[in-house]
Amino acid sequence: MTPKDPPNTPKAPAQSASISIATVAAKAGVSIATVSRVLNGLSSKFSKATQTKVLQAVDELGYRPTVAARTLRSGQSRLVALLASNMANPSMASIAAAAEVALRKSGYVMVLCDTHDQPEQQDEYLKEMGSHNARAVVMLGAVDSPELRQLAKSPERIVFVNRHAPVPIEGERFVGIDNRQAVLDVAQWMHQRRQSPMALIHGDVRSSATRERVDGFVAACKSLKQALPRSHICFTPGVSHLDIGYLGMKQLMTQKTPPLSVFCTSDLIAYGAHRCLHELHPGFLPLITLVGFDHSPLNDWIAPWLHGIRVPYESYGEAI
Amino acid sequence: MTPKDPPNTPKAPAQSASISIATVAAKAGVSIATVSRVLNGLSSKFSKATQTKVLQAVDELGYRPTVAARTLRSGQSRLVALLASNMANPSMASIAAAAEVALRKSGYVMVLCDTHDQPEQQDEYLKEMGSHNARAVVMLGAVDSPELRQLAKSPERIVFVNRHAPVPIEGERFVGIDNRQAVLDVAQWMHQRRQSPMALIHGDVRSSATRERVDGFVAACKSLKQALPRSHICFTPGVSHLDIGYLGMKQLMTQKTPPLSVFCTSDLIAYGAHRCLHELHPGFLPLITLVGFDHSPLNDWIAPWLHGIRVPYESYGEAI
DNA sequence: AGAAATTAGGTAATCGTTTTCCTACATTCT
DNA sequence: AGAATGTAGGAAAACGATTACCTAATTTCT
Repeated sequence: MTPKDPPNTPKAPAQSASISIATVAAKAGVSIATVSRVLNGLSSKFSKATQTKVLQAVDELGYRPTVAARTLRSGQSRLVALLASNMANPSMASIAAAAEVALRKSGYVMVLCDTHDQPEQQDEYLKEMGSHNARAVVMLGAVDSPELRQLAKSPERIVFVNRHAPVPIEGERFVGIDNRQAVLDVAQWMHQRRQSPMALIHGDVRSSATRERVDGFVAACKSLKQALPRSHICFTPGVSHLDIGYLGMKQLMTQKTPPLSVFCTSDLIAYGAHRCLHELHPGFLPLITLVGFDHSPLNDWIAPWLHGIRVPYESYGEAI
Repeated sequence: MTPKDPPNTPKAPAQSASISIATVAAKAGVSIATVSRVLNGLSSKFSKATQTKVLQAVDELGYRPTVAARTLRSGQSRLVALLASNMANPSMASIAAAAEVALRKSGYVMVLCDTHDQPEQQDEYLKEMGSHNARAVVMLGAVDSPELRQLAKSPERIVFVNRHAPVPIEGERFVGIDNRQAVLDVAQWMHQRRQSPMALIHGDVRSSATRERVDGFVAACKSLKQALPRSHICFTPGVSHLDIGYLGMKQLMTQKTPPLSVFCTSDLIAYGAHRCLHELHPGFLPLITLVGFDHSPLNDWIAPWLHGIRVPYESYGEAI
């Protein structure tokens, strides 16, 4: 028995032994080429009858193609990388979740990487994804880096979300909202409520999204003839958004005319500002209107005090 | 020139043309086997001199091995999948982030998948990861499913985090805290503050973590002779944790003796409970102590009212 | 000094697919 | 009827690494 098993009866289960396309071919009584063609839907290359035979063999054996082999041969994988600048930010998490669902629906597998907004990390990941033959890269908050410039030469494989590419790219794929329009709405809303003086706390302007929001807000105030003195525009470099909010608010409260409404360029900044008031000036809490930007679903639950722009992150997935 | 290029001078950059191990071998003047050995550190198989030559060629060419080929041949990839039950939960996100950093440090690549706590999704991902030859799978909140049982046969490739395996697995790898001890602490702390009556809002007990917390808390109350009537234990099936908290709190407030301290088996539940009080019974807000479980870093910023167990998720990464 | 063991590195098989040829056969056109 | 065109499917060459096997040359042992 052992020395010579007949090639026709495939000994049934075989179970844990690796079942390759050859196993399927043998079982269906066709060549491996045919199996491959059926599986890839190369139509008018096989008859209905063989198709049935093959498919039946496939699911009787529980066969699943080996991704590595496919990738090696075809040079294309179904991996899509999502490089996020900061996963601690719930709104990033919610974009990531939406993207994941959408990509999955299109048959892709998403790999999530946190670059912590650092060029080195970003490069590391970009290289890694290169050697994985990633189909595309979604940059959720890109920073400038050598590899990115390199990759920028094939713009159809990068999508920028929220933040534009840090280097000019022709044919850039971008998904995001119209920041200028949004902040104009914010400014008008705040202006109407007549809660002057107004203030602005913003993040690092190297991010295109932040820059658009800041510039847009300042411009809107000017056109509305709404005062927004330089001393009421805060930014603390080098710390997290939460800290930026906290420190910014703290600084604002030392002004002789503390603001009654504050626009923060992100929700996290608004969280920070809120904590500052909560801890240092609880009396002001009900008086000051905080406006954020992003509006993750969690806000309704934990930050009902926060007003803000709702960014339709859920819809990003599709677009990507 | 074109018809016949001399095999020794490799025409310099070659740039975008795919540089394989053969290119490196040619440039270094050795065989591809040697290159492979140097790259994999198969020591005492090559001399210091060749090593230098090879490494130099490698980084002059900017060569990076093709993952697919390596995986195909060796049957092992550096992919580790993290299947999370709900990425909308900030504490899951923070575990994921920690795991990612730790895995990356060990040279692995983490793929993040959201199962939404559904067996079908989980199976889908498990299969996918199987055909990717994933090195291991980290189950962050596993549910029972056919594929999981299948995979359970090689327990060294699964790690369960927070929630134990839904099926008994011998040699189970588990990372998590001692829920019973933690809830005992909670119960004692609440008991000492004498804020009776106490109440409990919990999630689905099919999760082992929840079950341990509920049972532990009830047992602790009993041993402390602290009243915890059945009517003060709430659970609403089939909705999100946020809703569970909201609805649970709403129900508790209809009791003739509303609770003064409430233990919620997760932070999200506590968020929900808080929103309920905020919207429906703002007067009670300062009177009722809410205790949560998880304590994501964001809590300090947006939910300072919340007491709770801090779970050292940052340290999970290492353990995994 | 000759045998044995170690070191350095080359050759070629292999992993599981996809895909390019190529060969029959069946159909349609002139 | 013979030529042209499809249609169905097989054989075998890639893809880019790893690794078992082998061969010289050197070193060590007796």
